[in-house]
Amino acid sequence: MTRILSAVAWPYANGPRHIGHVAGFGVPSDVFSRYMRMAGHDVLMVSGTDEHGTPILVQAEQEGVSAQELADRYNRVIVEDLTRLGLSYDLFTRTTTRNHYAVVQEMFRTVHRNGYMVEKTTMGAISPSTGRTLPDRYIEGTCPICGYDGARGDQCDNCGNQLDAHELKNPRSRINGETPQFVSTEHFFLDLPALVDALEAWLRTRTEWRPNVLKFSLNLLEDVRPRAMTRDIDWGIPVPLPGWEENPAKRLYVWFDAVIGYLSASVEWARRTGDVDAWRAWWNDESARTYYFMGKDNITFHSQIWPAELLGYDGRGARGGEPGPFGTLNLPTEVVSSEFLTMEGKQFSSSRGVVIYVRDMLARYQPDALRYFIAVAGPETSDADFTWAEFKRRTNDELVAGWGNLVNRTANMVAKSFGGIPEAAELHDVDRALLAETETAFDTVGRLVSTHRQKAAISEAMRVVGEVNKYVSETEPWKLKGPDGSPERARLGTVLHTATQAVADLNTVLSPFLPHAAQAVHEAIGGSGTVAPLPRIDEVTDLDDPTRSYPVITGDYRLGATLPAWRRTPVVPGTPVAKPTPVFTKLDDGIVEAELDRLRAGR
RNA sequence: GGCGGGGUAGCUCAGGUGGUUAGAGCACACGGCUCAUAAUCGUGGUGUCGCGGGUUCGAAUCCCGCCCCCGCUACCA
Repeated sequence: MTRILSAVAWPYANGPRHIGHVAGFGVPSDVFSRYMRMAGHDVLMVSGTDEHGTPILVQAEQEGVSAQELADRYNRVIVEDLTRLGLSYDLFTRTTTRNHYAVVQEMFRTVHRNGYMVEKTTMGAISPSTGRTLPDRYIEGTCPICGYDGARGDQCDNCGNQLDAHELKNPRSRINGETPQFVSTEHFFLDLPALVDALEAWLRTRTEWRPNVLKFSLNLLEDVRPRAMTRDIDWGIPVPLPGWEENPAKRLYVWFDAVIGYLSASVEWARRTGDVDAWRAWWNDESARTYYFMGKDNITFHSQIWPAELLGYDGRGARGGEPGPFGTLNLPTEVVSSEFLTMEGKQFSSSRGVVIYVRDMLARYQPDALRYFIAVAGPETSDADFTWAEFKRRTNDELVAGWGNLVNRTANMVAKSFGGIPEAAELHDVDRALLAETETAFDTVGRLVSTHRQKAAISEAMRVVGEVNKYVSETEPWKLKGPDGSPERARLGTVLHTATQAVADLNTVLSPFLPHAAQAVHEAIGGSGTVAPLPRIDEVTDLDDPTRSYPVITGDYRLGATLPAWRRTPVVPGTPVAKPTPVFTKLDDGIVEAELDRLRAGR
């Protein structure tokens, strides 16, 4: 038994999330966590909504609501969507809790005390009307090199040169068109150069990462500079230092606090269980393993910024230092990054209407159909394309005709011939070979999931589904029509018993991928109890502010209680089996055109 | 420009550390079966493995150069 922290990227609460987001962090982390629990490990899976930063503030202003109101709205939308997808978080919280504020401020204080947070004065753009930092990306103007008028503050898209925002001619804000003001401003910078040796030493030990992630991360070390961890903004966590804390215009940078969410959510989880130090088993004990799941756009924050914050907190950089009250914190065991999902060949873009939101997808299709597509054809190690034609084909040919139909034909014959699971008489070679194959699937699929090769894992499971279909065709149970006591009748019982056991095995193997279907399949072959627990939404009160409440995702995923072990569970002869109803819904030919029309109409 | 990923059968893609006739699914054709959501099973592929060199007994797999596609390029998240 190993303690496993599944640290799942925090979705940004400025709108509903689309299927590309959940393909990157959602399904992979859930499959991994579900498998690890079944394999007997002690999993803590945490995440939440990321609610600070400029985009939320800007959007809130445009909508005429407060930043907190906007965040409240999308926090709830995201919580509902992720729950309906079946993502089995132990705690999915948010970054605007008092608990998170306290943990973030403690991290800052100790990193600062250890000398890794240095104060510097820089020139920055601010919006004259609001006094807020105007990030480079929000500034556009005329390129001083090529004269292109649509150049952004950090780079000209026309000539490709990198720019400084104050070099632009006729600079203007993309938010409201006003001319930005360039002023000197003081900020705290995370002293990455003082941590780079420790970062590199750590990264050099991370040999099991996906090669592209590791290479990218090592590459980042070649040009490290101090990075500002504060902003001129009034939406965010106050800087916990005298002279700063009271200043409403200075806040911690959203990414400084967002990654700390993994720790603060673990602490919140522990506090809610009643054992306030329970989180330490995953964070202070070096034998624990910590896995971070995200899309590739987040790699830099998880393989550099977050480890640097941890090293600074632990006092393990060039300036030394001592850990604070949280103790010495574990660095990531592995940063598991997905690539990007595209939509009909194009990058997802809410503003251009190239998008399908999780919410809309789940309104029309089964959650496991989406989970299946993401698992089998998602952006695991290279970009992958979602097309409606392929979604329909995968669903109909593989889920419905392959797995669903195997379950259905098996349960049907069992129900019709015996009304329940029959005893097996003497096994033939074909029977033994099949049972050996489905039992082996636990090892092969489990090994692939634990090494983050989920596409290969589910493909292998589906290959074995094909083997079972082949077995049923070859043994032709529908032709075995002898009366009770006859050899044919005994053989029929053996074949159907074997097929049912194979279905039960595969259902267990597939359950991390298809938790909703797993429960239905389990019941179709007469099972009772829970085999694939689903998350629930609890309305909770903020632990440190009784006036405030919010929804969290949590659940009961205890091995042996709601979850079967990752191995064969023998089917029990005599268990009643009724005529089944299909588990998966076959998709109509028309859905492809209908969805493409919706896409063209900008939904 | 820099960095990263990719270019393999009509389509979508597998092919850790080089090695028997380069694979899977889909589509297509023919045949079998009829328990099953017209589901399933079997049979059928002479592919310049982007292009040109090189290393090697041997390369889709390693090295060099080139072409094309995509993403990232950090004080946006």
